[in-house]
Amino acid sequence: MPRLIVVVGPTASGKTSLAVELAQRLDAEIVSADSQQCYRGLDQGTAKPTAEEQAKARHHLLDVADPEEQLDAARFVELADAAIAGIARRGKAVIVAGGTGLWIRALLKGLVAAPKASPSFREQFRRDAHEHGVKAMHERLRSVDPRSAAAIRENDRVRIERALEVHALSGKALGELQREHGFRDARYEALTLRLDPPRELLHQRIEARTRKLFASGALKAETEWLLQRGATKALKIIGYGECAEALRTGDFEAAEARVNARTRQYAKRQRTWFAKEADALQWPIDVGPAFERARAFLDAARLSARNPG
RNA sequence: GCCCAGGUAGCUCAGUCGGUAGAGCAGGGGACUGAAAAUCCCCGUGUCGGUGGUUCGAUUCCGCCCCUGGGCA
Repeated sequence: MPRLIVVVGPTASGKTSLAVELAQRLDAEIVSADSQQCYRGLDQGTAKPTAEEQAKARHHLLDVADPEEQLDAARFVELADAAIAGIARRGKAVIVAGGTGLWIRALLKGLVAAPKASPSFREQFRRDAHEHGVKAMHERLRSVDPRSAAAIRENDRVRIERALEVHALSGKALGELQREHGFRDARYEALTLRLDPPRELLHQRIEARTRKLFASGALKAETEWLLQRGATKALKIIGYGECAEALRTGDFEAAEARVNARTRQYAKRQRTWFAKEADALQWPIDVGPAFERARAFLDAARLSARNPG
């Protein structure tokens, strides 16, 4: 079981630069755990590591799907497992870096054994929800999976849909599967390094990044490319939807303000998620101590491998 | 200068037939098991532009003043 160095934190907290720095010092390769950077063509809009950064350290799981495809948590785990195995075979260390909390949790602790998303089920669900209301769907869930119904808010259509989907496809209650699973898999041993810049600073960095996205025209170009391909799913990603709207209305100033706000809100959700995953690294980040901890963690694995029991 | 419409939460506004006010957005906190940059939950005191008057009581009615739009000169 390879040991992983995991770098987490909110967007714009400096995950990429820390990961690249550590990769160079540890002779490591980086596995991206980001639910948007995995798509081709979404580069600057998703703050994907630049060509320069990718030249400094080999990255995996970037550009592995087209924007109109759907890469989900389970598929991510499969791809990440394969990437990690390949890196280990090459005798390199593995750094996982990303901001998608669910994906990282799934990688480290596994997912419930349940069927994958079914487009036809979801289409039917959407019709039913539109006709009867989301609350009626929650009622329906209560009758087949009371445990999930108790855990899921009556307006949370995404989770209601998923729980009903699992029941429809497998006959099993997702709530029971989750209770049995409980994230107890421990698929990898991991040292989690968590970035958490002071809020003011993080907001400044977000603002600067957004400014650059609009000023450089990069966001506009990527958005136009998406619109040409009809990849509408990607328009819900922060930035692209707002830019598409601005292309219509001409109000790029409003779009930029909205993108800033949504990015801050997203960063807050990430902070909440990661806060319980690990203690934060002291800010400002000093790569030295982070490197020492990572080195020690990886060395401990070699020792225990040499002296089993 | 005159006429109209406004000045209420950080922003856009609703409202109080007189008993000191509430939505959306922003902001803050939280949840999260194949959509997760998604989805969802909780949190609303602010000289109701200023100043006089009427009133037991004015953000609400009346007068004057200031400011912002629009119109007429």
